[in-house]
Amino acid sequence: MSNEKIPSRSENYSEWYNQVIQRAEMADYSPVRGCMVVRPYGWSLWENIQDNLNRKFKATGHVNAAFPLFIPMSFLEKEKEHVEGFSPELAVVTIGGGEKLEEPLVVRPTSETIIGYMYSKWVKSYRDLPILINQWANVVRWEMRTRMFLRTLEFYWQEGHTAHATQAEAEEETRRMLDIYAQFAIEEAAVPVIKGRKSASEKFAGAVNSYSIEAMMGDTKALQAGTSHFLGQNFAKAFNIQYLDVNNELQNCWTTSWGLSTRFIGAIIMTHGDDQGLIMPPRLAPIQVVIVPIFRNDEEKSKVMPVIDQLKTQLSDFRIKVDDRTELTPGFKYNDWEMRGVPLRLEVGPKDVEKGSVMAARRDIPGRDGKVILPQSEVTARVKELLAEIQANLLQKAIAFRDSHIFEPTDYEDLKRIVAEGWAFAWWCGDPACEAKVKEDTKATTRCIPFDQPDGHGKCVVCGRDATEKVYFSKAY
RNA sequence: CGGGGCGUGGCUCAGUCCGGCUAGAGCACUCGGUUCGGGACCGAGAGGUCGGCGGUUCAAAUCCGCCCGCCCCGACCA
Repeated sequence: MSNEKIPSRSENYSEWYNQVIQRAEMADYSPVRGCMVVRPYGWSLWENIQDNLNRKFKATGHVNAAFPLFIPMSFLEKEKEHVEGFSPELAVVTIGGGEKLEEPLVVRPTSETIIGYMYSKWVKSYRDLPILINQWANVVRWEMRTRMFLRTLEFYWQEGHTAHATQAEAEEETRRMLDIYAQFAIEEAAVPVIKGRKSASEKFAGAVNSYSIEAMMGDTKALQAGTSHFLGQNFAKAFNIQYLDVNNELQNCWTTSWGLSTRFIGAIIMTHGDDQGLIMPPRLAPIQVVIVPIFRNDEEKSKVMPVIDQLKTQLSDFRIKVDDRTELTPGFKYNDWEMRGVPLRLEVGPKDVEKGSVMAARRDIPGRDGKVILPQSEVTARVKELLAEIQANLLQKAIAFRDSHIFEPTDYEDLKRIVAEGWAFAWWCGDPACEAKVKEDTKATTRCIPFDQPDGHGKCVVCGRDATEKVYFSKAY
């Protein structure tokens, strides 16, 4: 806790981000460079994300399991693109129990290889397919530059790994999971996202095709909020994931993988946060309603607290917190909970006791404009409505912000200007050289080739050749 | 790994150039009192081997050497 102001987003966006996380007690720096400690408030948000996704995964036939943290180095080497993509960022264990290991063990950067190995043991017949497993795990990628939640050496995520008999079925699965991510982002987190395909240079190491949901942060940079990969038969061939089909012929499986990480917490912070701090989307908020009692002496306290207790009972369906800290003034508490992003605050003081009212303050509308007086008798229904309104409003605001920062460049010079302050939606011929030139000139990369495409065709914004697809160019996290 | 910056109570920093007296401030923390509807105030208190090791000196946070760590900027990335 601190009573000092944080830097505004316009002054210094990354400093705003760092301080909000610390002040809201989402996470703290660890003694190990590049790692983070997720504090209870941050973890609670993650648990809500987990619960939500787990429900969606299970509803589509997936089951959870757990695979080992350590992977034999030789496994990584079995898929050429995969090892090339990941080897620069591997953490490798070479000593165990004081003895040098015969074969180094990689701390998993992702689990396609070890899961592929297991699938090859488990899959014999087409009757064993599909196999639809998810795991919640921590993974390690040795990054050069780290940011809380966005890029740390160790992070938490879920990784789904599926194996199918046919290409069509695997491709369908890849798209189904991307849809689930998009639905989750939009409906639960109020984070608007664009679904699309990754360019060859941006796709997962070892995938045939990668798909992502892309979100725009408050500084207009893009953030890949979730990915789903169609792996073709690449891993099936590398790990002999084979089955006998109805004709008793040996076939390679088709596999997919898909993941969403604690990075998504960064997306929530940077999509909704304002200069007062975090704003949690009600459906995922660790605390949906905070109740601040107001009294000056024991007499007032004895009148106020029974009302608070009654509210607690009325609101038991919501995630609520009564801030009964005695050493702090109400004003301090308001600011404190605003920093933490609690969507709705209820204030109950002597005047409310008299009038049978409760003061409600919406986090998404700052100051007096966001305050409404509720009759105590209607609190349950009104809180429900207000939370729904806040959820909807956050999404609308985020969509409006994003759409007002997407531009269609008329030419290459225009594109250069645009990516300094937003996303450029432009025709692209598909040549990696054009993509590389944009990156070289502007640091912006292709984010995704959206599924939603305009009709017709145009000229590549870089080279002027014919182009049949439009792509988003943007700076990214 | 290249360029730049920084290491002093929990946090932000002053002091370092030009060595010297008891190592300071603000915030946070503890206790007491007054406060409490938008970041309260007064008083008392606790808390530091000045990143580490070595050197120079009567004397080192301050000068010298080596090492360690962190942050920012570049080459890689969910």
